[in-house]
Amino acid sequence: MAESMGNLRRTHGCGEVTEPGMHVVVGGFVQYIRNKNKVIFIVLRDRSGEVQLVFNDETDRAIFEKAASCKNEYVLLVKGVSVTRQDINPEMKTGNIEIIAEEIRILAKAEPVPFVIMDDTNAGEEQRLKYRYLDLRRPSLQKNLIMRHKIAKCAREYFYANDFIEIETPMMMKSTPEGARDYLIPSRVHPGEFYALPQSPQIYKQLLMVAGMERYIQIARCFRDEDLRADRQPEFTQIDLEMSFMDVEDILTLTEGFVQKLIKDVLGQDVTLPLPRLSYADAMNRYGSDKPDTRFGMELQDISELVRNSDFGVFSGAVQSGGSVRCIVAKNAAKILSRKEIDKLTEFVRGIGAKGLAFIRWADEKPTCAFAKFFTEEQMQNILNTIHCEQGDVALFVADKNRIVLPTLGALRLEVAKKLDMIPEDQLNFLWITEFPFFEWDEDSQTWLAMHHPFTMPEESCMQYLESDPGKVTAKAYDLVLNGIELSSGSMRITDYELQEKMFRALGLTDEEIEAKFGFLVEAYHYGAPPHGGLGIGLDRLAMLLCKAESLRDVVAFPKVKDASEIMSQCPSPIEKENLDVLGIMVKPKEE
RNA sequence: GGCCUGGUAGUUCAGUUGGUUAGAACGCCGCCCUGUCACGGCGGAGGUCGUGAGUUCGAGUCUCAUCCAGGUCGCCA
Repeated sequence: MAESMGNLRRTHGCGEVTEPGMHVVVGGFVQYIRNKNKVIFIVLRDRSGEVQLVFNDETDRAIFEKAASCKNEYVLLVKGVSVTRQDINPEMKTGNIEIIAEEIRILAKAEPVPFVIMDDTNAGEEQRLKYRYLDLRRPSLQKNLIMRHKIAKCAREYFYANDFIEIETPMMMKSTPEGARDYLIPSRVHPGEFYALPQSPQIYKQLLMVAGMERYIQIARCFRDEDLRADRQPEFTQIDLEMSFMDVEDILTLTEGFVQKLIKDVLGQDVTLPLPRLSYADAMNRYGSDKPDTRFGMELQDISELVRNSDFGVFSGAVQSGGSVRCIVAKNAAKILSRKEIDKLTEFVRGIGAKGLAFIRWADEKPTCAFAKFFTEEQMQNILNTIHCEQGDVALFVADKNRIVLPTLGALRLEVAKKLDMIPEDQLNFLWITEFPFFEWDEDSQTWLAMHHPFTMPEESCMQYLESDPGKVTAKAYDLVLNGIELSSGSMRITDYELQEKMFRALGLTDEEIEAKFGFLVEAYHYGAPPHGGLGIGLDRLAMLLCKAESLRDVVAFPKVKDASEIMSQCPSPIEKENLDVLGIMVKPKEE
């Protein structure tokens, strides 16, 4: 039988007992037991850290025997006094002292745990997720969740101080079929009808601006029924913001203030403001990505004009049909990027849609290059000079339409940088991406789609192209990128209902569709709305980056796995037929 | 949905060309040990090799199917 706490209460965290002569009551889990027969050491662990308890022949016999009966992960409450150790343990924060126990209570026994509770546990991901409550006992995960808490706390402090008020928006809302797939909730009262879980509180927060709430914040849970990635969970948390009487500059400045405070508060580091900015077009041309990692160089270079009329059909063909030939140059990489490694990279770019990879590998005196035979020596020299390729370097070329060339080289740039270990881990490179195109041409449906969302305000200067040349229209939208990961995305919203209807029509929506999907929103703007905009900052991704975690799973308390199920509780799970009948839902049997 | 990687003791893994009784470490159980610190020493228990079929005299090992996990592409306004 476990004991009760009685009148004993914790006075200190284990990690807080750092000096001799402290009379304390500590509580926690048994981390290790080292029983030397006549002397027993127990290391006790709680959220604050670890401390060593010692029991020997001066200890009361009953207490000593109780200590001897403990096993790993038992929950103890121990009263005692701290003393200086005979041998200090420099590895341990409280390694200079130990606690001589005067009283011990076994509050809970524990069966052997399936894996050792320690930071460098070698337990596999699946085991750790199945016993997530044990995994979360590990100090590193506790630290991560605390970091997450600090970020949320800092966000509230900063935005509250700037007159934002926190408002909850519904979790059950109207399904808006644009964008990602919705998670749906069946309605019992209206069989065959469904609510959706919010992909984001976008529409509600805009309506809060129409309502005159002026400045809104919510630490909002969002849901998207799409496949998972290491940096993507089906439910995730956003620091969601919307503000009135502000334009792009005001919003960026306010957000930068938060970034600065956050990094100071949680990491103690200084961030220089203003944060760097890059237009979408420059980001694509220089880095082949709208979320470039600027912690290293190796920027894309364009040699289209040098090869436009060459005899090498792959290059000239791409340029003459409106595409381009671009490359990255990996400095001093010829040794690491062997022929075999380059073949792997070729496979890599094929996997993401490029036809192939041309290269110059300059390991020895003369560069090796398969396409050199199509060029004169002078032309080759010109190419090498233009891209600053020297002995020891490897240049990698992709030729195709720009929508293939840019993202391919963007991905290749990251892949090569990882291989060459050229990304400085400790750097935090924030970057605003601005001037996004409003529309994106969709090859499949042969229509223009909104790149952001259809409530995004176009840049005033390009209104004239709305109907004549939609590709030229840029949006008042901005993304915040940190180390190559999109942290935040936001925009100014359309507050003029006539313009909003125009945008919907440019996106190919009929009046009926507009009315059915967004009628209530458009109507709201008939009653006047201050200019407003906002953004959502990905709390999970932010926590992941600030914790230097590899995966979102390391900063989410109870994460989902690849197929969006949760290993521990085994959800989703089947529902009784009677319950489905009430909802008017028939489940199609699995095909054999 | 496609591709890649993996699945062997409670856990993490090794397992040769297909060949006798499938190994190690940690954990677990028992004994010993008065200063350990991821304590140490001695002994022990613990396995349907993910599942199913096939090839073979013989399969952890080869083939096929299937399930599970991870990564990635598609997808993610």
